[in-house]
Amino acid sequence: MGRPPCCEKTGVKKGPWTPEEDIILVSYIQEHGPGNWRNVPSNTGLLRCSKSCRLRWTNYLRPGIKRGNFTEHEEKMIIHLQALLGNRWAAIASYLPQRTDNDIKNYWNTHLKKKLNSKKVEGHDDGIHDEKNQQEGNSTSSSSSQSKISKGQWERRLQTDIHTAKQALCEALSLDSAPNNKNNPTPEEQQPAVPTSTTYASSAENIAKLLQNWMKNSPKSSSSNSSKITQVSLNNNLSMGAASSSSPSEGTVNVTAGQGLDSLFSFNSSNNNSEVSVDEGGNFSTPENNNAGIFQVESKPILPDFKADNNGNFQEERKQNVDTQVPLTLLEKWLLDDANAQAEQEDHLMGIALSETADLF
DNA sequence: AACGCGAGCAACCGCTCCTCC
DNA sequence: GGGAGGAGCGGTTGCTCGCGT
Repeated sequence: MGRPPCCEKTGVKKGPWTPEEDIILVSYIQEHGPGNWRNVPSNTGLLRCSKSCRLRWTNYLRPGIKRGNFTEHEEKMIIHLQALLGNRWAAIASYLPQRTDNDIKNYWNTHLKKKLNSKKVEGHDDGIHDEKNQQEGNSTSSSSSQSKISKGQWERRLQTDIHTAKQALCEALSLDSAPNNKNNPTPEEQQPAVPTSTTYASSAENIAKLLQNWMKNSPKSSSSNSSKITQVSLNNNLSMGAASSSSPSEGTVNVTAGQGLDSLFSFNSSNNNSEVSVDEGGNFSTPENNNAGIFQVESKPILPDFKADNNGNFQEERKQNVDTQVPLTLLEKWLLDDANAQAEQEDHLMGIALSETADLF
């Protein structure tokens, strides 16, 4: 006997998500944790497919997501990891936990591909050329040049490619603040954008910005008499924003734009009346039971999922993606072991790899 | 001011793999 | 063990916005 279908095909809403939908989804996940996506639409009343809910959460609402411009450091990591892993965006994203696979994929397709192509045109195409042929499944485009390469040359080249890929991952791992990384990243690249832990505030910030934009564009925004306070009426009893927000039982969402919202995010669910406040430092507390703690997202290498119990305790759940987790872990071990044995050689080669990378920009 | 075009991005689609019954 | 459904992933689409003509 099979399971019921994840969602009805009829009556499913498509297209962009509204702030109301976002908040409903966030409040539900705060309460029940991510997962069980099949039940999300029915339990929340959202007219969305479970897939759509999951996507919205993972790509936009999930804690710790950084949006906006990619740093040069991130660009380099993406290029390196793409060369190493191919178009396995989820695997690449696991090394950039603040970026979603969708974001990285979009960035690659819109920015980096062009960058690399332009470099290729300029004649810096040795390694990149092959990478692109590989990633685009274009086995014939390099045939003319490959035909000139003898088997021995091809093998040497393959070895070089493998070594370069290893260098790339080594560098990527060392540049990044992975837990097992003991190298010292440059202060410039230790930007706050890549902390070892993140807080829910960033997610609240996402929603705050969203609501700000929405209210800015909404003709009803005239109801707000303060530039700093925005009120949105919702169907479910949900409050978000400053501690002085209006009664949650009135089904009102208060969003204090700017500092207020950045520093505090709380919600109040009608179901269990448990309020969770998350401050800037990732501390959360529930006034009801005085449960308090640090809400952290471990950054590497696999994205954690969270579950919240009724007491407001968030528990981390590892994704069980064997495909991404195991091979990368083995790769890391392999690289780290190998790195010790070849430390001197790698210093030299790392210089080459880095200078090649620098050429890309 | 109107139109066309391209870039960027959010979301959808379809496939594969895994889990559950 | 097999089938059905769930979850996740990568590719693609289509909408929006900015810029140039």
